Amino acid sequence: MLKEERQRLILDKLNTDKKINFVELGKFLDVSYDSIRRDIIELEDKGFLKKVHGGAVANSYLSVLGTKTNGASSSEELGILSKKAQKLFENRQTIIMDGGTTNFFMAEQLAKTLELTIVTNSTPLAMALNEHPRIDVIFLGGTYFKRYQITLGSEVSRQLEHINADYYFMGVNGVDAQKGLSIRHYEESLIKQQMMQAAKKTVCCTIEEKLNVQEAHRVCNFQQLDLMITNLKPTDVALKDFQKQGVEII
Amino acid sequence: MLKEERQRLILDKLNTDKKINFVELGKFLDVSYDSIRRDIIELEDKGFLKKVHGGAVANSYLSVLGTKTNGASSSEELGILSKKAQKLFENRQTIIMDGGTTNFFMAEQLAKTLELTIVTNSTPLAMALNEHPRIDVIFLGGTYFKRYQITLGSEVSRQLEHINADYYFMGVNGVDAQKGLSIRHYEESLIKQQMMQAAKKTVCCTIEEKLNVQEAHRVCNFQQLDLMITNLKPTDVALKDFQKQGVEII
DNA sequence: AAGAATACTGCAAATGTATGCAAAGTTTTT
DNA sequence: AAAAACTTTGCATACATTTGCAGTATTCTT
Repeated sequence: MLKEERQRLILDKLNTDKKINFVELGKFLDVSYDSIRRDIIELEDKGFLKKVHGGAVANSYLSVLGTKTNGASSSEELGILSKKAQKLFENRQTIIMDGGTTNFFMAEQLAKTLELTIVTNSTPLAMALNEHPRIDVIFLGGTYFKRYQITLGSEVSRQLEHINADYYFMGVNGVDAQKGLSIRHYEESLIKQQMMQAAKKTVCCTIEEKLNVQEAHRVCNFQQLDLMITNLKPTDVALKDFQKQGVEII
Repeated sequence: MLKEERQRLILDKLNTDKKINFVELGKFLDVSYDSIRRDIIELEDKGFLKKVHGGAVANSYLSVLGTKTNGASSSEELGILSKKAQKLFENRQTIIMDGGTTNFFMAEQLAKTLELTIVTNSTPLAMALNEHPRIDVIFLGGTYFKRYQITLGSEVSRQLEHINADYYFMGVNGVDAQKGLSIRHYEESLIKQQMMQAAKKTVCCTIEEKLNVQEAHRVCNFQQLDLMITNLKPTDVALKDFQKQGVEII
């Protein structure tokens, strides 16, 4: 096995597991503990990860290569969700969409004939719209965060001040009826709050795995949403708590 | 077996396996280890792959843009050009790079250990830098032009006002000793002019096909360049007219 | 503080690399 | 068609990198 190949595998594994253990990894890749350790040191020098006692953890700048969907089941859920969302779009609308797999998937599924303006801070999303000739894209510039492949920071914020959109499609890590919509990255939560301000209505598209999940930074309360779209039927028992809040759910 | 034929087989194998081991391959193709190794060196110089200890791994450039590239010859030229350009980069520099295959290729080839800030308006370029943990990316937001996968317009312009870069690597469609550097898209030519203002030195990387080509919109005169990098030897007769202009050419 | 787990160091074996050289093969020139 | 010039190839050599191991030091856990 080539050293480079092994290091690639280490990074991949780190990407999915967020942390790795030398001994385990050595057995898994069938090389000595020392080789793994030396690889880790090398990768740390290059800045790909952080070495800790007993292993290594993902560096916040670590690239996310698996932008694609995370497995068949989740892709099916996205399909259902996306189909529901498509009904909202009408010609001449201006839509804010941020990063995340859900939004990316929805953008890809948009009808080729739709005439929209989409405002985004996500590079994969912008590129997904290359195939949609009638959709204008406004890209919000700023500091680029490789991990999420989005821009953030005051420059994004400043540009948002001049935007008046019809909808904001918010991607989140967790949706909880009591704890609200939340996300892992602090800066991102701030931008999301501003995106809400910049749109008449905020829509949250989320697959069932994210329901009742709470992450570190709250973007807003659940009631502040105008609409939630999930892959479940609106009457599904899993949505009971959410239905009580008076937010439209489809 | 012809060398060409063998190199084609090597590339094919690399395409499917993503990696190559010299010993295995030597047995497989029934040629000496050394021939394989020399082939790999040659292919690396042309930018087709990356040589590592004991073998070679796929160059991400080919896997990403693989089908889009304009033929093998052009990739070879880019490899030579890119190698020359790499000498300019030093830690802590701020570099403006706009769109185009040349810049994209160069960005991918940057050393993983380089500590740079790269300012760009090209989405593929920003994403190419995901793999460079020490490179900060500032993305210039604005109106997104799908055709070139870059942003343009007044918003980009406004953000550029606050940038002071060390180098600007300009991508162009045509370079002519008399008619200057030119490009097809009007708006883009304006942004390029501003990018020149925002950097101490402007560098133009161009393959020979673009020499003596004139496009609709002139960005600047040839003399305004600080450095031109081509795939040719500086002494090449095709560069005669350019050499007279007093611009450094490597 | 003791014991366990993990990390570091230096070393030797295995493997890989660079280079020069001569033979074989190709192309160009005469 | 022969000779000359150039390229490619395989091999031998010396040098460099990678790897696993053993011994020792350090850090973590209880």
